[in-house]
Amino acid sequence: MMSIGTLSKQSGVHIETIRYYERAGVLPKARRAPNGRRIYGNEDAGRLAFIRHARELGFELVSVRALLALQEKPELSCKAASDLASAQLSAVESRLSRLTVLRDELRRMVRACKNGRVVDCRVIDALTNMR
Amino acid sequence: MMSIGTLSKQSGVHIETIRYYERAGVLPKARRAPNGRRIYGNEDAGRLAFIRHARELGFELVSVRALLALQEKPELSCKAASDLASAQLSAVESRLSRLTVLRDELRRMVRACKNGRVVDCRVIDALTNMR
DNA sequence: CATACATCCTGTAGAAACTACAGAAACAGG
DNA sequence: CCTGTTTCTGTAGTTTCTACAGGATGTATG
Repeated sequence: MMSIGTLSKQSGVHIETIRYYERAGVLPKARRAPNGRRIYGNEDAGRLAFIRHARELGFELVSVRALLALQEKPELSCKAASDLASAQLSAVESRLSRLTVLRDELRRMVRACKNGRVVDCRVIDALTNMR
Repeated sequence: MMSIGTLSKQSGVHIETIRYYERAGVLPKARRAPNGRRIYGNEDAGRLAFIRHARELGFELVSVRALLALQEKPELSCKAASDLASAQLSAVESRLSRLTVLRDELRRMVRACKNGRVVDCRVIDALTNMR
């Protein structure tokens, strides 16, 4: 059990953002102490961390909601859950392959420089013709 | 040489977004035809595609500018370029490892379902305690 | 226990990155 | 030439935060 300030410090997410996520419906309405202040538990902290990860990985809140639905709807049929997961999976795999290409190009540049060579950057070319 | 409409169709990026990128300084000021309309070449198309990839991979326009600077500043010293690349590289690697974890969890769910088993989703747990 | 300072509340306003539309000018086909 | 499409600039809306403002409540200290 913790205050919004503690959760904010622990997670590195601004207090305002936490309240915004509640308004936006990706965090559940927080329990309130008798004095009206929000109270959070560890599940909330986990959920919040997940939202931040997903956002940093380029998913918008709509997709975050879809991913969270997988977790929170045990009444979903196996097929429905799998369809949802599959859709997110292809988005993830596409990002993975493009990130890998980008990583390789950046690595190549850093390595070449270590060896004292000046090398021109091809990040654009590297990602051309990718989905 | 093509119009903004053609570039938009070819790239799948809205005309308004292309103009916005010019205003924001991630696309250079477009050459103009005598009648005032914008004209684009293939380098512009490549650069635009790169911006879209980077944005979808979770980089903000500030970082996109940093990545593009690598490409477009051959006067940068080897060390400066390598520092820039290194900074972006760690961001990329962090995203890569988290995406991999997320992919594995989604795969696990889809596979379990194929085998007829209902399985609960652990996307949140999977990403807990990751940078 | 009073005063001080931090923390929380709601609500509104601003920033970043788009997206949509309005009104005018230019172009292109029949 | 008339009609419909494209482009122009400019402004306003949307999403996802972020930053106050003004007020209530909590906590620590002399």
